[in-house]
Amino acid sequence: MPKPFKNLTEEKQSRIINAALEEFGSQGYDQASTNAIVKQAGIGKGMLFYYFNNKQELYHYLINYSFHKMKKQFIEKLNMEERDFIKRFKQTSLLKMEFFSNHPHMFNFLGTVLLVADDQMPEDIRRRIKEMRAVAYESIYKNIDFSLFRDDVDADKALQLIQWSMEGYQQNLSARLEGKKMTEIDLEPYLKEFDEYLNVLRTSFYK
Amino acid sequence: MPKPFKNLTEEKQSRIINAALEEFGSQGYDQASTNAIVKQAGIGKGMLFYYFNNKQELYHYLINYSFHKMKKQFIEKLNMEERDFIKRFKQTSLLKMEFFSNHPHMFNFLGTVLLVADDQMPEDIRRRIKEMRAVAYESIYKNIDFSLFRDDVDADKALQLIQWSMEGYQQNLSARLEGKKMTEIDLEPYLKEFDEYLNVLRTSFYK
DNA sequence: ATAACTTTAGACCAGTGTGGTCAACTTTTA
DNA sequence: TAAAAGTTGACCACACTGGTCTAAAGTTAT
Repeated sequence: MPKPFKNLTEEKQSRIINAALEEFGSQGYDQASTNAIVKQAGIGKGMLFYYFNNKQELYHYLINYSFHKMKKQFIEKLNMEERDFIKRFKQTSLLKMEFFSNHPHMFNFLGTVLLVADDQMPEDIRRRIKEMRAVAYESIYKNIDFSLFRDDVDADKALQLIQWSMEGYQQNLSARLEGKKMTEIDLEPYLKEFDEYLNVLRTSFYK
Repeated sequence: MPKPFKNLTEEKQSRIINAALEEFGSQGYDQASTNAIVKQAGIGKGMLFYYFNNKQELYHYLINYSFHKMKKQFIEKLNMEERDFIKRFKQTSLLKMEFFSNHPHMFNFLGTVLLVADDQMPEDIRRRIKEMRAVAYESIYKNIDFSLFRDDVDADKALQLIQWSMEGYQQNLSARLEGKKMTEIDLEPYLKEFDEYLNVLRTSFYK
């Protein structure tokens, strides 16, 4: 919709988008301050409402923009042929990490958007959110080979436990890495650690 | 500190305390509104600042009060003799559930307080928070019998995975029960489900 | 050179909500 | 009955909100 915005240099667009993603992501829609956004983006107050008519329009633009990026740089790269749940999970995790590394603010923003279900949103946005949730769900559960799990436990429960435990690990890792810049981290030891945990899970839950 | 407050009927004290716990717990210190608290508590604005001189004093009172309750109704009931990690975890979970059932707002409030580390707080409060964290840590890890774990996986990792997965389960359960009143829930099927998950973990991670 | 147009900044607006105060009133105590 | 304690909510100065608008600067076309 915003015509003048598209004519900006990429650098300026991205400054504004990133400032807005960060503010909405950390404060939520209501608490997010347009003043904070323009300050962070280094533009005058008037410009934001020149490019986007109001706060809500900016928010919806960010959702559509982020979904577009997520589709192209995350979802389309998923290989749903992998039927081993743990391998699939690892693959998804690495893609998520890559995405976070490239777009940390967007990653966080997307997390908050997919979490809340806001009845105030226009129908098309709500539909896209639901669609994204469905894709995320399928990326985890669809086409999994349950015969890999050991026979003396319920495979559905085992799968859930694996998922929960690795989400816990990822939260734990995020906390440990908090504040550090993604670019100046040597990922290798963390990837090794991640694999070790996955191997424990494989040893324990698989045949 | 607040002399007049202690002379109130228990019912009125608890109305105020619960209103404040709920507001601080859901909004955080800064966003919490004293107007919302007095409205929810059904008292005049003046009274809150008569009992407690300011917002911060009220907040600190709530921390001390909640820690006291937590110590008496949770920590002192822990049986640290149980050396089986899964049994110990189950015991802790049931105590937590009981505590939540009796003081839902306080439970939530305590969660937020123990999570954030605020440098603004006075030394004595900071010390008590650290102390609480240490106790919580020990209640999970101290005196655990690692020989119960299977030999072909790293016991520390297995323990972490169990903890993370069960935290995930508890979050999942919370989400499923959200909105429902604790009193009108038949807990029995959930306890059964909880046990089933614990048994899967036992089968998978123990010898 | 100039007129027409687009882009920019930020002072400004009305509105909302904040933590906290205080004079007036009621209730309890002595 | 008088002093003391308890209680209320209108009120205060302040901070900040999303959004507007004027006036200036930059760009383009003639």
